[in-house]
Amino acid sequence: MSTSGFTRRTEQKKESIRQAALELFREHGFKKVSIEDIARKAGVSHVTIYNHFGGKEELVRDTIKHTIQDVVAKSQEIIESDLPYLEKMNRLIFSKTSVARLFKGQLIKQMAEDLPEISRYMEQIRQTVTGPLTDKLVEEGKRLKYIKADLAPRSIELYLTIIRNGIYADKRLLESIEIDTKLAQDLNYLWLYGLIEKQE
Amino acid sequence: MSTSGFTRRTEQKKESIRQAALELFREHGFKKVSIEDIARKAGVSHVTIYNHFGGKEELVRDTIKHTIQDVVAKSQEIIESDLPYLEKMNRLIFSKTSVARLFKGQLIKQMAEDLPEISRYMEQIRQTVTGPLTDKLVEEGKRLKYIKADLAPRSIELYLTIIRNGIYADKRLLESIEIDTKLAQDLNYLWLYGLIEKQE
Amino acid sequence: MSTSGFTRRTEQKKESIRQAALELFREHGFKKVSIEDIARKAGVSHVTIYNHFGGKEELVRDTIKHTIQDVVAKSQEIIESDLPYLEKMNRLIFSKTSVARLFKGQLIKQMAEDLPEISRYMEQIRQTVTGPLTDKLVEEGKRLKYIKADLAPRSIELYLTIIRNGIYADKRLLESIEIDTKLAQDLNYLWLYGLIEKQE
Amino acid sequence: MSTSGFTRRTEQKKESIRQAALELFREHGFKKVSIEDIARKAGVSHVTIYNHFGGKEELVRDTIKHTIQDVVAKSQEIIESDLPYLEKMNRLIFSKTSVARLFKGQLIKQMAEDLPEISRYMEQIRQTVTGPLTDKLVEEGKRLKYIKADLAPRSIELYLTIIRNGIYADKRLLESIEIDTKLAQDLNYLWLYGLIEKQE
DNA sequence: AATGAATGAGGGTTCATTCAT
DNA sequence: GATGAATGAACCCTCATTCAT
Repeated sequence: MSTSGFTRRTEQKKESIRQAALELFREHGFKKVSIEDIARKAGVSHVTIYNHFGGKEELVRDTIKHTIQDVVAKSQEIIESDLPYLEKMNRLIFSKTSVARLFKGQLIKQMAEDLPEISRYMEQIRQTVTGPLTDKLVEEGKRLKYIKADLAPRSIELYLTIIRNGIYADKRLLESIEIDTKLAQDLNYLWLYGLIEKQE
Repeated sequence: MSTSGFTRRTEQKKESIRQAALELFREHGFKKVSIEDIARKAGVSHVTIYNHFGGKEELVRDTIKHTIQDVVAKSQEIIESDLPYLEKMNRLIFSKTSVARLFKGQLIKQMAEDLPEISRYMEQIRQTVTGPLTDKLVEEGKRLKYIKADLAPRSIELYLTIIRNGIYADKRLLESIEIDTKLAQDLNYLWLYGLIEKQE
Repeated sequence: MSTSGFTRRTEQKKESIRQAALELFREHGFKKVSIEDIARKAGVSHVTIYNHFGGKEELVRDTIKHTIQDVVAKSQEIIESDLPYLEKMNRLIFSKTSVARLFKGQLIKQMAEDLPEISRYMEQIRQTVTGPLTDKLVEEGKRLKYIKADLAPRSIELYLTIIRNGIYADKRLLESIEIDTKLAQDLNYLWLYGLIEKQE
Repeated sequence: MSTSGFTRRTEQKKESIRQAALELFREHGFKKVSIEDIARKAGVSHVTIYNHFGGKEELVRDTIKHTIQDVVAKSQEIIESDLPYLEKMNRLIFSKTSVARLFKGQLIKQMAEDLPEISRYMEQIRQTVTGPLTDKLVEEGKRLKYIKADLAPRSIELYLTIIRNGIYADKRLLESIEIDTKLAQDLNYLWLYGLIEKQE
C-alpha cells in the first residue's frame, strides 16, 4: 500500500512544513521569510525542506497552489450550494466563512509576481474553473433579475476580484467589520447596491 | 541665494534618486530592490544615496511620504474642483488622470507594513486631510441626493479605499480598462450603482 | 556518544577559529581584525564563523572569556601550589610560565572597553575567584612576615594588576627580560622591594 | 609678519581640531574615531582637516607628538625642580598634577602601534631627552642614598614606565585613588618600598 | 530519511579621501 | 581657504543551497 505508516509520517511532515510556511508567508510576505524560519516553526531541519520540496521557490509554488485550490473549492461550494442568491453574494465577500480570510493581508497576486508558473496556473484555473463558475453565478443572477442583463460576466468577475483584493489588502479590515455592525451593513450595501442613488 | 547652482544640482540629484527608487519600488516592491540597483539606475554611487538619505529605510520612508503627498494633493484638487459630482467620482477612481496610477501594482499599505512611522503618518494624514475631505465629498453627495443619507462617511471612505486598493493590486487592470471600453463602462457602473438591481 | 566524529571535528574547528582569532586579536587588537581575516587564517569560510559564534561581538566575547579563564586557572594553580612564597610571586609576574604572555601587547581591559558584558564578567570573576585568591595570598604573606600587616589586600590586588598591565602594555618587554638577565633581576627586585631604600 | 590675523585664525582652527581629536582619541581610541566625528566636534568641515593635516594618519601623528611633548615637558619640569626627592617621585606617578592624566585610559604605545614613525620618534625622545633625564634622577637618588647603587638606570626607567602604563591602562584607577586615601597611601608605599618586607 | 556543517553570492553600511565650487 | 558632493574599498552580516555523516 502506498499509505504505509512510513509514507504517512512523511506526508504529515510535509503538511506541517506547508502549514508553517503558509502562516509565515501570510504574516510577513515571502521575501522576508527564510527557509530557516520555516524549518524552526515546523520543528524540522531546514535540509528536510530541501529534501521534500527542492528549494524555496518550489516551496512557495506548492504553498500558493494549495491555497488557491482551497479558495477555489470554497467558492465553488458556496456558488453551487442551495443558499439564497443574496446570501451567496454575501458569503463570497464579507461573511465570516468567506474565502477572504485565507490570505488576509497578503495578496497572492503580488506574492507570486515573479513566479510565471503561478501566473500561468492562475490563468488556467480562471479559464477552467472560476471563469465558468462566475458565468454560472452571473447567469443565475440575471435570470432572477438581480443583475442587469447588459453587464458582461467578465466585468463582474473583475469587479468581484477588485473588491476581494481591496479587502485582502488591509490586514485589519475584516476585524473592523466583525466588530462594527453598521460598517458591515454599509459595506455590504455599497458593493451590492452601489454608492450612487439612481435618480428617476 | 539659496538656489545656487550648487544647491540646485544637489536637489536635482536627490530628485533623480527618488525617481529611480520610486520606479523600482513600484516594479518590484522594496524588499527586492537593493540600494545598488537604485544607484545604478540613478547614475550615482550608492554611497551618494547614503549621504543624501541616510539609509535604505529612510529612503523608503521619504519615497512613500512623497508619494502619499502626491496622491493626497491630486485627490484634493479633484474634490475641491468645480467638476460635476459624478465626474469627480469618476476621476477619483478610474480616469486616466486618476491617482491610481501612482503606485500601480504595489500597495503602499503592504510596502510599509513594517515601518510604523509610515503607518502613523498615514493615519495622521487620514485624520487631518483625507478624512475631512471625504466628509465634504459625502456631504455634497447627500445634499445633491446622490448618496443615501444613512450611509456613514467612514463606511464610504473605506469603500473608496477598498476599490482603490483592489485596483492597485493588479498591475494590468488599468491597462485593460483603457483598451476595453465596455469593461470600463461596466466597472464604473458597478462601483457606483452596485451589482444588484433594486427590486421594486 | 556525544563525542562522535561529527562533534569532535566541529569542536576542533571551533577551537581552530578561536586560536586564529586569539592570535590576530593579540597582534592587532580587535577593531582592526576582520572576520574575513580570521576565517582566512583558520582556513574556513567566514560564514562558518557566523554559524559557530553568531557574530563578531560574540566571537570577541568568547575569545576573551576563554582567555580570562586560562589566566585565572594558571594564577590559581600557582597560588595554591607548594612553591616557596617568593617563587610564587615571581611566577605570578615575571617568569616564563607567567600568565603575562597570554595577551601580550594587548590589554583585555581596553579591548573590552565597549563590551559591558565582559566588564561585568571580569568584575564577577574578581569577586568570586581572583579576589579571594589574592586574599589568601596576602594572608599567607602576612603570616610569613613577608608582607607588611597594614597593607590592605585590595591595595595589593591593585598593585599586582598595575604591574601586570604595565607589562602587558609593551610587546617587547618580556622578550627584553628574557634576554637581559640583569634587567630581569632588577625588575624583580624593584616590584618586590621597591625603588627606595628605607633609611634607618 | 607671519602672525597676521589671518595666520592666527588659521592656527586657532588647527589647534581646535587638535583639541577635538585629542579628546576623542582619549575617549575611544583612534580606530573608532572618524574624521567626521572630529570635524563635527571642532565645528569645521571635515575637508578642512585634510587641508590642514593631510589625512587621518598625519593628524594622529601630529596629535601624538604634541601629547608626547607635553608629557615630556611636564616630567622634565618636575625632575629639574627643587622639590624634595620623594615628592618628585610622587608627582611623577600618582599626584594629581601627574602626567598620567594626559592619556588616561589609552596607551600611546598601543595607539601608535602601527605608526613606525611614532615609534622611531618615541625612541629618539627616549635617547635624547627622557633617557638622560632618568639618568639624572637616578644619579640624584643614588647620591642621596635613596636608591640602591647597583640598580641599572635603564631598569629603573622601565620600572617607571611599567608602573605608569599600568596606571594608564585603567580608566577609573586614578579616580579610585583620589577618593580612597588609604588606597593612595598603600599604592604609593608599594611602588616605592615594594611588596615584600626585607627580612633581617 | 534526516541532520549539522560549510559555503558563495549578495545586501546594507561606514569611512577615508578626492573633486568641484 | 573653506565647504558640500561624490566615491572606492572594506566590513559585518544573511540566506539559499550543497556536502558529509
